[in-house]
Amino acid sequence: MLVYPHSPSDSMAQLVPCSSVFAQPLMQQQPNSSVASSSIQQPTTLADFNTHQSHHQQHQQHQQTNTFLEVPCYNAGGQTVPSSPTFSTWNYSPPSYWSDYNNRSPPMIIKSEPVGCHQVDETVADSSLEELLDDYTFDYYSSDIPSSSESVESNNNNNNISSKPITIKQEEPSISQGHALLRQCLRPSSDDYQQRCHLQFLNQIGSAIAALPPPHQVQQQQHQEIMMSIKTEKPATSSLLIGPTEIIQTRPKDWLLFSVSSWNRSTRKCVPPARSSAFLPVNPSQWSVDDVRAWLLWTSRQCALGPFPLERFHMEGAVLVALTEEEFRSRAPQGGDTLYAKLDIWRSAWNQRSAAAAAAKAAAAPTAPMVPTIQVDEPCADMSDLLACWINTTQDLQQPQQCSSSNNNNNMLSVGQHMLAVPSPASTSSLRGALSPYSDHTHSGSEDMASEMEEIEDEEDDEERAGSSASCRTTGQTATAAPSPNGSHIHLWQFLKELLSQPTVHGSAIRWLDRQRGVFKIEDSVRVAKLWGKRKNRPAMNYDKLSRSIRQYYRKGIMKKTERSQRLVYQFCQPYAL
DNA sequence: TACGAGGAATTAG
DNA sequence: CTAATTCCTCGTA
Repeated sequence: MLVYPHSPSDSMAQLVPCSSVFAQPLMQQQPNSSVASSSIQQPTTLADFNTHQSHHQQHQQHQQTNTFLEVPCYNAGGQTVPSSPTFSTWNYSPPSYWSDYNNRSPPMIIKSEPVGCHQVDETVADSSLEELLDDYTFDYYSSDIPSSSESVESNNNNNNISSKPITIKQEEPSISQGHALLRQCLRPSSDDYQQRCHLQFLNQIGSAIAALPPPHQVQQQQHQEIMMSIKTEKPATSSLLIGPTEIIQTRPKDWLLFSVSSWNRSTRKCVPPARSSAFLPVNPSQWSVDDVRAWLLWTSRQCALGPFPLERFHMEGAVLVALTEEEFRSRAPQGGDTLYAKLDIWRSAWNQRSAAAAAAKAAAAPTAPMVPTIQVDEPCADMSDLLACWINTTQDLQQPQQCSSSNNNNNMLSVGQHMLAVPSPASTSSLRGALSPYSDHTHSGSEDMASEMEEIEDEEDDEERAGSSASCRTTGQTATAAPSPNGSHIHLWQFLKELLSQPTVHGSAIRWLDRQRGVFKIEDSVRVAKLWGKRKNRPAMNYDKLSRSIRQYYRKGIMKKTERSQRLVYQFCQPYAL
């Protein structure tokens, strides 16, 4: 299960010793081992040990006190919110950058469901932070539908997950374990690098997914049955630290579990999505009415669109994608244009993916082994961006990559033919600055001594070098093709974030004022405009034009005016501020 | 004078 | 078609 970064339940990840998580090759995990399922992963460092102890205590308490819901349900009259086995009684500390949501008013009223569901009848509209903490999750589901009779042991025995999909069993909550691992990787942090790392990890997941064999056609009902089985699992113990790759390995890439969960302050539990909101096809044209509703819920919450007439979008995906922007606006005066833009990203991403898949199919060498490696990508601003990143990743993975095994340490999880590198605390220091194709400029601060012109030229050269060598700097272990919007195919907002991600290089030209809220200031408008002009090969670019482009983003929901108008100060809308 | 805001037309991909 | 560019006017500090 992929957890959207910054979810309230991410803190759970802090209970998982990360180095332990990645220490074991995935194939050696034993998801159905009773020993493994009831024990805590052994710590490998002192810090891990402390975390381990904490985790162990909470784990025991967790087992004693948790009750879990069996079947997700949906009430047409409102959001039905059954409890989740993975979002239990863990406390969390909301990261500071959630403060932006304090004034948001998600419009949905969550009503209670009598049987098997937590009573969550609070209106989140007037809520404080905790009430507004929505947990965005989405899963990739398998084309290999595991039958209930299949045993995980067979996978352990033959070390071939690809041929034997893992069975999710009642007593072996591997999904939750993967969830825990993801939580670890997505753990909120004040460190900007960590955030990039989290987002990058999502791309890595996408890479692994993209590398999977084409999924079989699977009926949605079958997926829902699996979903039910997953939801009936016992709580995660976090002791079975099975990499997400395993989950991915059993999930197809054409389906996403797209869920909108909510945080209940009184119960301090996250509640998972309505059942019908799960299993969104990647292709929005294939969305059912429920899929559309799920997507709308998620997007409207993510973008804090305010009151939202859900009933006016009671339609299938094929109809939704045919709506014009004007129709979106008329249906949803507040945020209709944003919804349209978001949907368009999905649509475009799907189109790209389809084209890439077709091209790959045509050019595929039958004997070429697929050895995908880890992508380093820009931070994905939101789920749509993630999808786009995933699409890019898919395209990049169409060409077999060489994966260096000489440095294949514990951060590499090997699954079948696929390699997935996962950043761990032990390796992150060496990765700092190398995670974003934008962020890593190999030069030092020596340019501060140089003239401005030379600096700009150096930057330009470095940008070119960064673009060409980003793939080699992925993790220091693998060589990949980074799906960077290099050259002139970069959006202005991406370019600005690129500059912002390099404070040592461009800090004198543009810098964050409030990183969490996405507020930044252009300190040197001439220089920023020059850089932008060089990137886009527009020698006549100036700040007037650049700022005009920025102002276009107001309407598109990418940027917004700051609360107090300040000169040269702009603010990314929240999804883009990540 | 520099910048913010936004309309309108044009261009590039 | 969309994002960005270009040019413009008007207002503000």
